[in-house]
Amino acid sequence: MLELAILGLLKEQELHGYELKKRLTETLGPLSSVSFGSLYPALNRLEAAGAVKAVEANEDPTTPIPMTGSLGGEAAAFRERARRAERPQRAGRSRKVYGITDKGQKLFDELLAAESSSADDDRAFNLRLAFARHLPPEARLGLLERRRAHLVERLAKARAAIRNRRERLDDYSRSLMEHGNEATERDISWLDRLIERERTNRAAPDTTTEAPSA
Amino acid sequence: MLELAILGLLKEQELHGYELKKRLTETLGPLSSVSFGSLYPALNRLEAAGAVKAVEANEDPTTPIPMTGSLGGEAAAFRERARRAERPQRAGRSRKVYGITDKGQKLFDELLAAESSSADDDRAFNLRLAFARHLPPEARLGLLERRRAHLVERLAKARAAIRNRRERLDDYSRSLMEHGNEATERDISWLDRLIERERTNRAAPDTTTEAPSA
DNA sequence: TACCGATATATCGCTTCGATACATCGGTAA
DNA sequence: TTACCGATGTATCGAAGCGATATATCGGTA
Repeated sequence: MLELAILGLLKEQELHGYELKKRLTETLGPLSSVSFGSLYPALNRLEAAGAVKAVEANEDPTTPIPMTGSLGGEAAAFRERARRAERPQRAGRSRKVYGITDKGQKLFDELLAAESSSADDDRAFNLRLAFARHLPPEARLGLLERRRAHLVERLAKARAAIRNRRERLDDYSRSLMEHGNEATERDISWLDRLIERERTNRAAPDTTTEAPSA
Repeated sequence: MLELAILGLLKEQELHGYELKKRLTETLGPLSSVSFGSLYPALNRLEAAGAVKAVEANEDPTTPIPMTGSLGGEAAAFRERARRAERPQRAGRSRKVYGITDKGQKLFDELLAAESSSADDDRAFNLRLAFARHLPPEARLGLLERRRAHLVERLAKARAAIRNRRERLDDYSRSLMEHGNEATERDISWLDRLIERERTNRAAPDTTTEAPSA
């Protein structure tokens, strides 16, 4: 779950933990937000698995400086001093910038393509949709359709639960349920639009979706 | 979190674990669903704390049989055999029915009234709203208003994050964000209606809230 | 000079989750 | 009749996530 998110962001550019967390909450929304207590252990797991590796620290993530030479040597210390003297405008502790490896790329594809619990788990679905552009069109369509089927079933169950309930429920619970069901209905309509768009694009591919992002 | 939900349901009637899980997913929605791996340890914690206690097993939770005599004696075994002979229609392993104690009632009130993380955590808010009828009117209004303020801030941050982003984002991520923001807007409108209703009821209490909806 | 707040990495304890094991009954079909 | 399946039910395990907290470094400011 978290691994997929990290790898997906590192695929686009090298990042350090703190920035990674910011992007996660921005990209995936405030729901499915991640704490440092999850993020740093996850980064360590990924590093131990060889999926990511630490590159040299640099303060401008948009123009990453590729790592030359070994880590932690006197040369690195020198560059660090030079960097601080050159651009002293950044405050705080030194960063640990991570980049994705070939192994990580493979792992990302596997995690993204895994069908298990991508329709029933809300966060897992949102995450996969956010990286859906890395998925082949058929898999994309399958993801959307499985999600739609799951939401339809969820809605049916929720309505059945209300009908089968003999005791009356109070105003607050009822309002909560009705609001939830309306949200699910809107989710389904939204998925319908996405599925429709997907089918149209599949009929006439390579016009918008796959435009090179530089 | 989970403790509050368990106590809230046990306040209404005595229940066993399996049924408790069903009610949780029904009442709180499929989100904030609970696994057995959380539920049973939570029940054990509550029992150890003296907030709930196991009562004698019975198969009809709507007309609970009060516990007489000690647990696990030969008399209990006899009654168990008699029960099975009398109403053998229920399948499955023997149940462990829990009831709330006075200490549990107090704990429930404390947990429900706790303001910390009831506005920023979605599940915590939903849970508290589901039991809002046990809250004094001012606390109820405060809960709704704090939640509204939080959602407004969340929406503002999400929009700011989109504006401040220099690289354009792909169709799927954009659709995900827009859909999420629309959902937040609707949540705010929904809260506005709840707040409005709350103020009306406070001006003229006890006319609609407590009327049987039958 | 001393403190505050932002940036940044890291860990601890606790809670939660998903998977699994185990147990008991009714129903069904070989 | 017996053998299996599925629903009901309690329980635990390992992994992962969370909130709180510790630690460190810098710029700004009182």
